[in-house]
Amino acid sequence: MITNHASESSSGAPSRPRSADDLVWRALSDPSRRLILDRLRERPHTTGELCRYFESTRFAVMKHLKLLEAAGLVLVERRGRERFNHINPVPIQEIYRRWIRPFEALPADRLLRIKRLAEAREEKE
Amino acid sequence: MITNHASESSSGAPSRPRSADDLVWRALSDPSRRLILDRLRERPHTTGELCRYFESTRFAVMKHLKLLEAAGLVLVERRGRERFNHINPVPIQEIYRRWIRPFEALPADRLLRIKRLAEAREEKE
DNA sequence: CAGATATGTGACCATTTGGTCACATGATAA
DNA sequence: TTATCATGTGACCAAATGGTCACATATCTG
Repeated sequence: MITNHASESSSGAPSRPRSADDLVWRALSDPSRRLILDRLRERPHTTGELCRYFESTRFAVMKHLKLLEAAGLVLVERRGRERFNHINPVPIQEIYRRWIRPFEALPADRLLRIKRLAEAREEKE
Repeated sequence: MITNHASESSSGAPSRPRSADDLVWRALSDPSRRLILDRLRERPHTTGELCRYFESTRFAVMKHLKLLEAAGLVLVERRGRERFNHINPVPIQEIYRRWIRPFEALPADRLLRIKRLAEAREEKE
C-alpha cells in the first residue's frame, strides 16, 4: 500500500529566505494591508493618519507598514517627526505581468470544459 | 504621552469568516500553491501527478488543493479513483479587475515623486 | 476475490503571523 | 525648556498555517 511518506527528515516549514516576489504576495495576502494600500492609492498618509482607519492599535499598523515596505510596496518619506507612506505600484505591476497575465490566455476548448465543471459544481449546492 | 492602546477588550485575531476575495488572496500567497497553479495552467493534473513536482508529501499537496478548491481557483473532476484538478482562471481575473488594475492609474506627478523616493532608497543601500 | 493504486480524514506538531503592551527616542510647540 | 506628539523597538501571546503520519475507503487489475 503506497501512501507517499517523507523520504528526507523534515518537519514543519524550513523558513527559506523568501524571494522578492514572495514578499509581495505575502504582503498582499492580508486584508488590513490591502486596506492600507487602498488608502495610499488615494494619497500619501502618515502612519498616524492610517491608524484612524483601523480598529487595531498603532503597533499592528506599524508592523503592517514594515512588511509592506520590505516588499517594496510602500516607500517612506521622513519629514520631521512624521513619516509619510507612499504607495509604489511597481511590484504590483510586476506580479501582474509575470504571473497574472499569463492566466488570461487559455485555449477556448479548455475554457468551455472549465465552465461546464463550474456549472456542475454550482448545481451540487 | 499618547501611545494608541486598544480601547475594546481584544487579543489576537478573532477569526472572521473570511470573504471570497480573501480566500483567493490567501490561497495565492503560498509559493507551493502558486506552483500548483502554474502546472495546472499547462494542463489538468491528477493529485498524484502534482505530487511528483514537490518535495513535500502527498498530504501537504492535498491540503493545498483543498484550499485552492475552496477559493474557487481549482475545479475538481472525479473520474474513477482519480481526481483531475483543473484551473479556474475566473477568480484571478476578478482580483485583477477589482483590485490590481486600479493601481495602474496614478497621476504622473505622483509617479515622479515615487520614482525619486525609490531612487533615494536605493542609494542608501 | 486479492492485491495494488489513488485519494481522503483526523490527530498532532513546530513555526509563522497578527496582535498586544511597556518602554524609548526624536521633533515641535507653548 | 519642558510637556506633548509621532514614531520606533523588543518581548510576549494566541491563533493560524504548513507540515507530518496512522489509518481508512474506493477503484481498478490480474
